[in-house]
Amino acid sequence: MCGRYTFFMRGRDLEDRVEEDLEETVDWRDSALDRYQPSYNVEPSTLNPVVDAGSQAKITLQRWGLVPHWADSDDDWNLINARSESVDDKPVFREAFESRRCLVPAQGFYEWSDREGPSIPYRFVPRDDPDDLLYLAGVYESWEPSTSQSDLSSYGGGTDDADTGEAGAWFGDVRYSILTEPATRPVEEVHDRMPVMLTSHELPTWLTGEPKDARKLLDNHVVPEDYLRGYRVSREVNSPANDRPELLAEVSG
DNA sequence: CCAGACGTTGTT
DNA sequence: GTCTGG
DNA sequence: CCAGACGTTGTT
DNA sequence: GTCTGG
Repeated sequence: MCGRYTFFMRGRDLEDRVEEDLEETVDWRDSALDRYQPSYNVEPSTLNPVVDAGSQAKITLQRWGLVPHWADSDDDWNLINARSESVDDKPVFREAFESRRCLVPAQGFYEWSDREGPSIPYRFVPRDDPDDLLYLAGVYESWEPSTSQSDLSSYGGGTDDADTGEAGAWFGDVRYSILTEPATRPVEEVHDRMPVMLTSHELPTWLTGEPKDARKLLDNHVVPEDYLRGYRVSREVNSPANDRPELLAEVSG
C-alpha cells in the first residue's frame, strides 16, 4: 500500500523540475504555491501538490483520499489507494482513470512492516539519488458537499477556474488516489504492495494519453529491481502529528 | 425491475 | 473492536 | 498509513 | 453515476 510519503522540495524547484520532465511550461494554480508547506510525513486527508493536465499542465493542491462525485458524504469514502490491476474497471475509479489521471510528486515513501509486533516504519528512496523526485501515478475527482448541507464555507475557498471549468474550481475538494502494484525488491521484504512510480518516459502517456494506452502502460510497467533503497526510520513517523526533517534519518534496527 | 453496493489495506 | 482525524 | 477516540445530558 | 445481485 502507500499510506504515507514525504515531499519537501521547494515549490519553485518542483515547478522547474516538472517543466523539464514534461518539456512544457507548467503553472501553479490558485496561488497553490503560497499555501504549500513541505512535509516529512504526508498523510491522508491533507492538501498536497499534484500535477494534472488539461489544455496545459498545472500544479494544484489536492486532498489525498478520493471521494466519488456521487457520494452524499465524505464520511464513507476516502480512497487513498487504487489497485493498478483494476483501476480501469472498478466503478468508483473508472471515470477518473479515463479522464482524470495525475502525477503525485514524492521524495520517498513509507511502508510499515507486515510482521507481528509493533508497527515498524521503513522509508524507500531511489538508491542512486535519495532526494530525487518520484512521480506516483494517481487519479482524481472533484467532490462537493450537497447544497442541502449548510456550511459550505468550511469547504473550498479557492478561486474560480474560469477559463476551462475543469475540476479545481473548489480548491480543497479535488481529491486524489495513489495507484498501487505488487511490490518488488526491496519493498517486498517489508510489504506486498507499493505505489506505482512512473518513469519520465511514461509521464506523457499517463497524463494525456488515451485510456487504452494508459492501461497498456500499467501492464508493461516495470520497476528495475533494487532501483530503490529501504531503510528503517524512527517510530515517531507513526504519529501523523510528527513532521520534521529528523524523521528522514536512518535508525538502527 | 429495484435495492444496494461501489474501495484498499490487512487480518481472519 | 471499529470509527475518525490527521 | 497510524493514533486515538469511542457518550449523553444539560449548561455555558 | 453505474454496476451487481436478487
